[in-house]
Amino acid sequence: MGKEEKIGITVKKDENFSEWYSQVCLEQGAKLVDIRYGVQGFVVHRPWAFKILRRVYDYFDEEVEKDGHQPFLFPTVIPEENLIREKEHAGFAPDVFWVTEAGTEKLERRVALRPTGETAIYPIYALWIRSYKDLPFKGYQSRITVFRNEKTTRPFLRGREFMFYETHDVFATHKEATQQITKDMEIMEEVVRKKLKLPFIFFKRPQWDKFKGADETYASDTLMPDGKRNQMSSTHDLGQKFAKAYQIQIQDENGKEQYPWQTCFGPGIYRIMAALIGIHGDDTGLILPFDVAPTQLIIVPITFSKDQEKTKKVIAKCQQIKEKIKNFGYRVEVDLTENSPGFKFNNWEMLGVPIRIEIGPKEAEEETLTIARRTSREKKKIKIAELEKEIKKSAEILEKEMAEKAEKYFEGKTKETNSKKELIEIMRTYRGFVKVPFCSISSDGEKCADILKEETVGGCVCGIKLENPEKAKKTDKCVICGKEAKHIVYVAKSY
RNA sequence: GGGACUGUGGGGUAGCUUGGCCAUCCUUUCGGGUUUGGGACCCGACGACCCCGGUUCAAAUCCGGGCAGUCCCA
Repeated sequence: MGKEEKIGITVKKDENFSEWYSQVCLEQGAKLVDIRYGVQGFVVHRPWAFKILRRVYDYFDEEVEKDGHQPFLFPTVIPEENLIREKEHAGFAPDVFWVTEAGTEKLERRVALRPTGETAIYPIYALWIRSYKDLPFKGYQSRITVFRNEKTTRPFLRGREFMFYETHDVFATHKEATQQITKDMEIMEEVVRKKLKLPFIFFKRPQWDKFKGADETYASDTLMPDGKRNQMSSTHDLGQKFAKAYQIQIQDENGKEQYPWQTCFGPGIYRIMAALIGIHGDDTGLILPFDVAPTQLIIVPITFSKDQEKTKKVIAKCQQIKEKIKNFGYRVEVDLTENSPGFKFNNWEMLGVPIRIEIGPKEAEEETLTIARRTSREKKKIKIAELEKEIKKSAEILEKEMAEKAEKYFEGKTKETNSKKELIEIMRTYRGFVKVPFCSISSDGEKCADILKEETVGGCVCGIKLENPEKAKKTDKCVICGKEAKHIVYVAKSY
């Protein structure tokens, strides 16, 4: 029995989330990444993780294209003069990786490995977009981005190279740009909440926490089990700032030169992956939504070497059922390795495969199967005749269970108060959202945010909800300065 | 950005304080036997002291630097 404790994940998710997260990602867990590559902040994405990531990409491609975006691919490198043409990008140039040599020779012009797309894309937009007839213009790309940010790294949460997804839209009016922000939120709802079963709140960020090159930033935040906020996407209302910096101009109906309005939307594929692991997983490992799982159903044969006849029968049956399920259109595998069934059960549970089917001598005789969901692990005997129906049902129940559990978890992580003392007290022991009345999310509120951060040891004002924001009552006073509260804001510690 | 810590076969570790003997144990992998309804067992084999330098008769162990990783706090 003592040995069992050493295999797989050795800590409970609720007791030590950091350690649990590491173990799930690494060798002793689901083998999602390999951190032994040897360059700081750069990790290897292993097949199981990469298959999941690709599926998330596919979902976004589908939704984003449905919304009229065209795919393109801009280069990995950016000329220095383009990068620094916009003030804020010039500001983070120190964190950019530069290519300065080729072979033994110095380059005449150093180029940056792209941190984000704006400075690569917008100079070309200036060439492509000339007339009001070219608008709206909606493009997107997915790319790897490198950036020397944090000194510590954490798979899917912090790193120097990450998978990036960005839309870059240009409109004739600010109103259309605003509508796009709502559209981006809907894309997040469709992909992240509906397909991945991950809860989040879409916020309007305070002025001091926006992307500095933007007029406004909107972001979707979820909470990790340690209570820290995880920003899963952002949409920037760029106003006309970049159009002016990169000379994107159009002629309107009257032949007059105008600056168009821009937005960009970036779902953080990495951050979403982190949420998928952290929020759905349990002490045994990952739990994947049915649609996302690289393998949706795993068939585990249970054989007995004493009886070769029966073994043959069981294996044949497994193959036959696999073909059947494949024809239903699902991704299914049979585990024919030499391991014991118990080992296989644990292994596939670690990987988060949603549905397991067990076939042993009993099933081989009876035209039945044993089926179990990853969520409840309850075993149920079903008739083969009803297999398709049962799979569909199990998948639906599983996804419903996952969604309900995640939403309930998320709701349980929001408290509210209108006193500073209580806020400090709550933040000391608890991590999650705390709703408080707050003076202002315009720049005049920044001082209060700084004080709040200091006194709560790291609490951030995440912003106000974009949809149905809670309205501050006339009598509500800012928790920090005591002046009239214009908003109810959400406060949380952050990754 | 600040602080603490760690680096020993593929993974997880013991040994390091107080330098010295064949570097411990579990697991993985490979070969063989046996077993299989919730991480089976037996026999055998492969496999490691992060890198560079220093101290010393002698370094996994002490010192310096580098590289990499973890945790806590901004």
